[in-house]
Amino acid sequence: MSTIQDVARHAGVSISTVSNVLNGRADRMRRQTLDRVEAAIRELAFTPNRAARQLKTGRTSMLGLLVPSIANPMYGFIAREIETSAQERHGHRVLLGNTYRNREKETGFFDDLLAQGVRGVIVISSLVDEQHFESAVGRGLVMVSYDRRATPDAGSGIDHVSVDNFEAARLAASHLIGHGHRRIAFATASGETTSRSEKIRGFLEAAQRAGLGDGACVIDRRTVSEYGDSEMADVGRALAGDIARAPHRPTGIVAVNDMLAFGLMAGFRDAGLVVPRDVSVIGIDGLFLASLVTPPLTTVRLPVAQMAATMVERVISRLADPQLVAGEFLFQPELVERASVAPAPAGPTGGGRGTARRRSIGKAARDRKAGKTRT
Amino acid sequence: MSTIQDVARHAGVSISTVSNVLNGRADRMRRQTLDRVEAAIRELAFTPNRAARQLKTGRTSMLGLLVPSIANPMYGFIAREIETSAQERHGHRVLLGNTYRNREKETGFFDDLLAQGVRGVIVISSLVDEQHFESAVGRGLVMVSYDRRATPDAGSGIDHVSVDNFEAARLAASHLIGHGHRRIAFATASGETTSRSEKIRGFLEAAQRAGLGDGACVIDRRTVSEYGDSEMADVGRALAGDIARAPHRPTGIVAVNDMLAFGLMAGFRDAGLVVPRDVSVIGIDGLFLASLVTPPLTTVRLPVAQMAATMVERVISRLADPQLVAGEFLFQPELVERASVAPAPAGPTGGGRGTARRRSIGKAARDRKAGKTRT
DNA sequence: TTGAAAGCGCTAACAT
DNA sequence: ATGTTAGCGCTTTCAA
Repeated sequence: MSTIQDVARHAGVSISTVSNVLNGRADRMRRQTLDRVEAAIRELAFTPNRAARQLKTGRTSMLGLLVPSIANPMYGFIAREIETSAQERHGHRVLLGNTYRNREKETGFFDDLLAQGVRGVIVISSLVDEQHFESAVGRGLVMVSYDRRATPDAGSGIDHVSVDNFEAARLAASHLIGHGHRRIAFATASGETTSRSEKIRGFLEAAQRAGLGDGACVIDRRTVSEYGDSEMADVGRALAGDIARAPHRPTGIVAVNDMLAFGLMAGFRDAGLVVPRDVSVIGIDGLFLASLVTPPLTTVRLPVAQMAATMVERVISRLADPQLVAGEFLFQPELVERASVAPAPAGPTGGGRGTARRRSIGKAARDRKAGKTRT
Repeated sequence: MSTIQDVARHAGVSISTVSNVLNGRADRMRRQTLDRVEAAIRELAFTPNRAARQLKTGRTSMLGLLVPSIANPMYGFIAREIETSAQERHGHRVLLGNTYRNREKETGFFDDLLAQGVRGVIVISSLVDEQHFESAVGRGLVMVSYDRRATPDAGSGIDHVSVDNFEAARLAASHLIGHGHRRIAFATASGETTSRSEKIRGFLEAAQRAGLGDGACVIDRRTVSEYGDSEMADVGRALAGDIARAPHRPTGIVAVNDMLAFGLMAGFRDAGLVVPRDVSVIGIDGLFLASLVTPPLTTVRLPVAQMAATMVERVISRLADPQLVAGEFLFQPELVERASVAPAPAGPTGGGRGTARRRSIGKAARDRKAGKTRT
């Protein structure tokens, strides 16, 4: 690896002149000098040593990205968008860390970022406790958090980029209700997180509007302690068993996310129930895998690419201008109809009441307004 | 962020003493001194600046990881294992790069690694041309490549870690044959890669041993030009259409990988064919998703965790000892039986001939020896 | 228009 | 047992 010294010598100029061309100050020299320097750079295949540059300026061209597990398809998808955006639009590389939802790992990752001189980080975490985030910000990290709305007291210095979870679940529940379902459930892993509570609120709101009464319920299961990538799917699978065994079971299920929906579908299959004939399932996320499973999963899709672009853009600009105040960025989801939702089965508990019918029309209109897609 | 200077002052010692404790040379000082320094480090929450350390020593605690796309579940899975192993067992962080199978992106990633001072990289690529790898190695990168056997002429300075692809496909084909299938196909995306050719060889070998003659064939389709994460699945889906339309179609398909198998299953569903009643499908990889789809996918599982651990161990040790010569590391796959393979349908072309039966027993015995698992 | 020089935070050889 | 010091490769005043 050649150094700036080599280039200077090769071009017969001083290192400051080389540094000037490296840093876009070519106007400070004669055309001829510029040419000589550029030729030398090319001939020696010189690339400035970033460690040295960083030591001097305190700036890096790296971003940290913290995910629970990159093996989870949803995080893989988001990570891909983030890395591509960081690289192609901002020339930044991405340092990846799996945290398995473990606080020590998250803290350790922040420490390492700081030690490496990396000051921008995008965090995908569902840990309720934000303490260590605040502390990391206090130590100089510029942080953008995914899918956890700002806490009301705000002013944390953390950007929050998320989807409108309330709307996502409302859309999903409305879709079920629009198909005549009067007994619906929201299936999730237990544990409070902002995104989950909002989805539950949205789900309940739709149910209430449709006058479902206690036809709507929330069911959950704890995840097994150690983080597994199939965590969500496992919960869904177990939940499907619970549902299948229930005496008066719901006919439509909103899953907190696609992975859990996949688990539900597998669990129903285990239990001998056919989706969507016996029970309808709708997910939230919009993974490409959703179109591959049998039956293709109807889901509420998140605008992942835009969210990723926003997250990257936020870290980069706040890194450049520390004055910038952290904000909240909310994105709208979109229904993707496929084949896992069918009209509620006729029968004692099935849909078909006049009110349900009327409401279903209203819902459909609203869905259309929110923007549906077919894939 | 405090510096080594601050610590030295705080402890009332020189910076070399602090540096000594930082670098495990505590034996060079009095116990008392050590204590004072350690206390100062703790009180100031001091973490050595890695950029400075790197500038001085030329060493980094970062590894590069290049994948076609982290959104592909298989790469996500491997990346997770690599990152965890690098971090927990060797204290190294991972710099991630998506390359979308694009040579320029790969080269750009190598350039950046070198500029960052990162000298170890794990490469997952299926680009046939190895030229730019060699060149990167020439410029100082210590490289470990995943799933591309060393080229015969060897001596490239690149470690090769891969699964026994021949055996994987042989295992898969034998499994089908053991279930009485006499008309089988190997489904893949077109394009020559070492791993694909070996899988094809293994598949053909099993077919030949069973005397299938032209009952065995290889079918492929080109992927669409731009890299998509559903690339493989799309190919599988299209291929399933081709197969369904074929006049004398195979009854069992070996997919080049699980993603393609998922696509096949979706495609057969589109075509009104039921897996495994009408056609059996077996994948290669062993993604956790395989147990979720309907029907659960029988597959040949790669020992991903071990392979990842080996890759990381190799980069790290060759980084530490440049004398170490690059090698080849081959891992054995394992059959995971689930429900996507059933006995060949009876009928004019189905199995059931005496020879098929006898052979199927022989195969079963061989499979058992190779080690089967049920999940 | 160009160059000299200080110094970012650290390591390690070399004093003391 | 502890301290002094010369850089690692770069950016950036400041001077010429």
